[in-house]
Amino acid sequence: MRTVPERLIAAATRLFAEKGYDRVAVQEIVDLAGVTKGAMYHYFGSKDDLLHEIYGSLLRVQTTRLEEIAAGAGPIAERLHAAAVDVIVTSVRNFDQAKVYFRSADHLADDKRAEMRGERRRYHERFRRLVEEGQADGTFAGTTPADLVVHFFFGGVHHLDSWYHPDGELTAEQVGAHYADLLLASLRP
Amino acid sequence: MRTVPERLIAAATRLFAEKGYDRVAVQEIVDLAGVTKGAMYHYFGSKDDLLHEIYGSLLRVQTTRLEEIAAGAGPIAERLHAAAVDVIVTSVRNFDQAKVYFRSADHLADDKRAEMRGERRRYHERFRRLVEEGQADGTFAGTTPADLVVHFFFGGVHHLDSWYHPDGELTAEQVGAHYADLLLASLRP
Amino acid sequence: MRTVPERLIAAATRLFAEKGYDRVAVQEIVDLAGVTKGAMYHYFGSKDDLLHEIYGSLLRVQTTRLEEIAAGAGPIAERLHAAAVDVIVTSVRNFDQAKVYFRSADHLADDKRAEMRGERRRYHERFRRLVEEGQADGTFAGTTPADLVVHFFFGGVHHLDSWYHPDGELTAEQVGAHYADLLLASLRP
Amino acid sequence: MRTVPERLIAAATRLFAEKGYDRVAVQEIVDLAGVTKGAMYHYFGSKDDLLHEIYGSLLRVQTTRLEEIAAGAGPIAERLHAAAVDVIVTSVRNFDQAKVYFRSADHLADDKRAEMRGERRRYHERFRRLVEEGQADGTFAGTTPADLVVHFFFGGVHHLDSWYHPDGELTAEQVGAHYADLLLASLRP
DNA sequence: GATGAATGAGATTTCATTCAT
DNA sequence: CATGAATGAAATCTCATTCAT
Repeated sequence: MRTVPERLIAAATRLFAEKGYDRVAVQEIVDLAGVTKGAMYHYFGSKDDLLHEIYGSLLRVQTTRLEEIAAGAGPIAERLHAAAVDVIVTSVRNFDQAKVYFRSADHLADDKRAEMRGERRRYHERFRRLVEEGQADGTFAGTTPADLVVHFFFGGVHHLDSWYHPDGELTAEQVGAHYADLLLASLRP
Repeated sequence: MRTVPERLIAAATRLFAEKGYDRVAVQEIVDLAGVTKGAMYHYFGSKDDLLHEIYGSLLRVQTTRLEEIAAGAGPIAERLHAAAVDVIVTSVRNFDQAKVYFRSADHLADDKRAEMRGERRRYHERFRRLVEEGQADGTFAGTTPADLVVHFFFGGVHHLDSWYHPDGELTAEQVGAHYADLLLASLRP
Repeated sequence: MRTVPERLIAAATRLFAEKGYDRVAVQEIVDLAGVTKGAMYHYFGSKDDLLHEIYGSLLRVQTTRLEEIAAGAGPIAERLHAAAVDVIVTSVRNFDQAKVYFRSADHLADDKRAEMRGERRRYHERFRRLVEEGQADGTFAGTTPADLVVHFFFGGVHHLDSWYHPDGELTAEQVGAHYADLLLASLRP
Repeated sequence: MRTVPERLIAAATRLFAEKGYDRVAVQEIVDLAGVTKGAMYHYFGSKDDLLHEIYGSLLRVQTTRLEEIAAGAGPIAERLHAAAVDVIVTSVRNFDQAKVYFRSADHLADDKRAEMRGERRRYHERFRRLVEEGQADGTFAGTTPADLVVHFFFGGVHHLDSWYHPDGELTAEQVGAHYADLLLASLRP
């Protein structure tokens, strides 16, 4: 069995994803983790801390992967496609974490929120530079500002949370491929 | 000055959009509306009722408009483009309502949630049939299932809530045009 | 259709009997009576007034009948028996009123409570004098103070509320006869 | 000083007996017990739980005692007499609990009410079998159904609540003896 | 390291009553 | 006569957090 903090994070992730941060009582989290409230406050300063922890971890993983993919060698269209697929696949593979990330952004207290926004913006910008790179060399149409394109695409990703079921017909890879295809298609000159 | 129920709806819309349903106290709503809690419970059965009211009104407007546009005379590409622009423009013109709609869907109590899901599904399906129509006659590529295309597009729309500011540089029409263009471009055969 | 005050009394009697005074909202009463709250406060000063009205009417009827029976001509044993049967039969024939009377005594506000206690005490005393009369002439055993006997008997009567069903097997007259028989039997010298 | 839950039960018993369940605010209970509302809800799930606890404890004691007395060796008349005295004496010795028990039965929420009714019915039936035993062997008259006799008698017991004062002239034993005598007398063949 | 009792502020909701129309 | 909107006080219950052990 995992350590107490790990069990707490797992329980909180599950519950936040299912019901949303504000609908989950600390008591529920510790019950599901099989510990007491005292234990939770021993490891985490607050309920908000738990959210912060969950919130950050997926984003950090995705940022790392995006940077690798973006820095790769292939043509820009391939790299953007790969990046698009990747963000969907990793989101679906960690769907509970992703749901928390998608929905609970502004539940963080002020200081942590600022930090998170920074990380999120950096991710967005790295992705945007891929689009801009393709627009600059004529691979992609420049009609739509790259910023908008990225917002549009990540809207699709975040929205997975409201219709996709990991055990439904479509695999993560299939959805990833379709969405990446749509993105690339929308950028054809 | 408007009637009490109208003032309550306006206050609730404002606050739910700003802080999210769970973070708004009934006391705040009635304070902003300038009435007492008793008055609120005279007109609305619960805080949830207020949400239901707000939630439904934008969706009903958009459904009506979608049906008109979809039933129009022009070529399918034009009708889809117009529908896409329209949903964004009306969402931005009623941005507070839209934010509530985008974010507070699952805060509704069970019975109302079922009803709302039905309405939302009908909207989604009407939109999907537009895509299918174009795919059937070869105007649009059939590579991606229409269902996915619609989810993808509405992800973009819902996501407006996390980056768009009505008094920023871009007008509602501009964003609407860009997003509709992206949608149409992504469907080119 | 009856007058508004009559309908209100009828509705209140029904509901107070069913759920108890404190569990009935004024709104429920006026709904059942088919009028509005304003109408109720037009005819009755308060919810308490309604109770007072119901409370008093059965007691007044029973007091009148007791006085007649007690003042009758027959032997004391017959008169006591008749009085005992009568209180049960009239209670069951007006079971809702009786339930309210049995259970809601101390829900009356102070001034009305004092008045009611007086009426109830007079009833109790008239009944007690019947017992004393029989004890004085040797018809009844004098072992138990008449006061206790009367309390004991009326306990049985009040308790009807917790087990008797007007449409069950036993008629009001049968229960009345059995209880009166028990009372008389318990007083045999 | 007793534990917090004990103090809460004591305070609730006192207040429910005095004013009736619906007239007592949780705030009053915790004030009298010298704790906060949070503490109360730490130990009891609801105000109803408190009632349930009080309600059950006297009944359990009386059931145990009734079973012992009923299973005793003496003649049936003696055992019934002893049982009758006992229920009165224990009710008066725990008068607050008894008052709550007598008056607040139907204030329990549905599930607990069913449970309580079961316990109460078992008690009633054990008592009834004593009467039936005496009727079967001719010790008691069989004129009145045992069921009615028991209802009648327990009416007297419950009614104590509306006239008896523990510090009045009559001791619990005296009332018990008188009532038991009346019961036995009423059953003479 | 961990417990769980206790806090205290605040949440939603109910309801008898009043009053302008 | 009667309405029904509005009040305001109070009700029950929740919950993140603290702290002595």
